[in-house]
Amino acid sequence: MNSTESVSRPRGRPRRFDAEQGVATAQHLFHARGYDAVSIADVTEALGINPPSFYAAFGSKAGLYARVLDRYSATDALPFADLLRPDRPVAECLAALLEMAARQYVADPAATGCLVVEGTRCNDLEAREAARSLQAGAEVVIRTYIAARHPQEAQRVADFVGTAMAGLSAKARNGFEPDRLLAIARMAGRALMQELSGKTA
Amino acid sequence: MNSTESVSRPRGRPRRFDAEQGVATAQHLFHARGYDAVSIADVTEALGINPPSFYAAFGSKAGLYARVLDRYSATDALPFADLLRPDRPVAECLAALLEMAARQYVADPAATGCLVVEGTRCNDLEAREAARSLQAGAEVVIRTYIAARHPQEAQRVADFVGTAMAGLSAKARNGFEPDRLLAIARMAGRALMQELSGKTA
DNA sequence: CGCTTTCTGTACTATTCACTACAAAATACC
DNA sequence: GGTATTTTGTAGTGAATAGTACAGAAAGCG
Repeated sequence: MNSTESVSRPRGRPRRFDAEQGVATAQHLFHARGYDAVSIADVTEALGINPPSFYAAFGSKAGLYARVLDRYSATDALPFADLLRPDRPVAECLAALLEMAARQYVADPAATGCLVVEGTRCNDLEAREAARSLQAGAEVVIRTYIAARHPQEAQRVADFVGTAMAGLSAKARNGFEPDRLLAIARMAGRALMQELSGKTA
Repeated sequence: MNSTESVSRPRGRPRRFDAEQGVATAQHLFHARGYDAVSIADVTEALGINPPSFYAAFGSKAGLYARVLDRYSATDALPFADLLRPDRPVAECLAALLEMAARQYVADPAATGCLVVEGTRCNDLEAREAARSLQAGAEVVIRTYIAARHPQEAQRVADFVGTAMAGLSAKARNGFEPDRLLAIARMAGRALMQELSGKTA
């Protein structure tokens, strides 16, 4: 693939800023303050552009948020595929997922919690639905992974994992320290071990 | 006590509405939509009054919210004192607390989740601090209750309970059905039993 | 060069936000 | 009745919101 080289520039006046970098900057803003608390003026100021340039590039606030969510799932989301391994006990992998979530949710003190989980609770319908759709996809992945070896418990255990992640994200945003959050995640992990013990290795 | 009879009416023009009932109506609004999504105009319209009457009675939006939180803890909050019994196993009582939380968080489909937990994440500093203060008080009650018989595990287990409640509130607001939420709470309750087993009855 | 296309900056729109100035109304006290 | 006191309705305040109209600038294409 061509990494930075564009084959043929478009016709008109060139854009003064890089849209991808704008999405990255916006991601930090949304993650730090939440969707509702970020205004278009905040974004245009951070990008050093004016409103018309913003709307030409992203269409709307929700449109920008959709691109932010895409970027988040591509670069910052939890690596489900790596964590949920078929060659390891299900509970062990889910526990590792929760631990990694706890670590990631406080990795950047200026942008705590999960961008997607927090996005599902914003006050804008379009942005909320976009975040919920992404969250629903992740929960399907988790439930399907569990169901392969624990079909009976899949729904309940997947719900527990999703609720634990939501709770960890909330507590991360409430200012919990990394150690404290990790201890909670480990306790939830032990609950998973107990719940799925003795059925399949 | 005098229930509805006031001994001596104040001097000036009588108020056209009942402030206590206004707080109750506002509580429903805040619980249903969240603090940020409720405007003064929403409240004045719901109470059938005009802005000056509102500000004369409640001072500000955050002032009204403080009174709503007071009313919530007095009438709708979980009955910690009844649930956390000294004559029953700690884990059993905490599990009952989580089950009751799950039930209450979806009891009214138009006002899901916990008013306090959700309030800790709003975008207004004053309202957020008020909700956090109330939440902190509840978590002290829980930790103190655990510490009486399980001092070593008190902090970690209390954090787990608080995180579970935050997660349950989040999932309630995400539209989970009562049965599903209850199953999650029961699983968290089993985790508590496991964590506190064998130390004290 | 001249034309088309795209973006940019200036300056706006209309709406909503929390909150208030002010004078009239409605009561208690004398 | 007269006066003091408090609440009321009308009609605003200034600030912030998301989003735009428009004309000019900057590029590619012929």
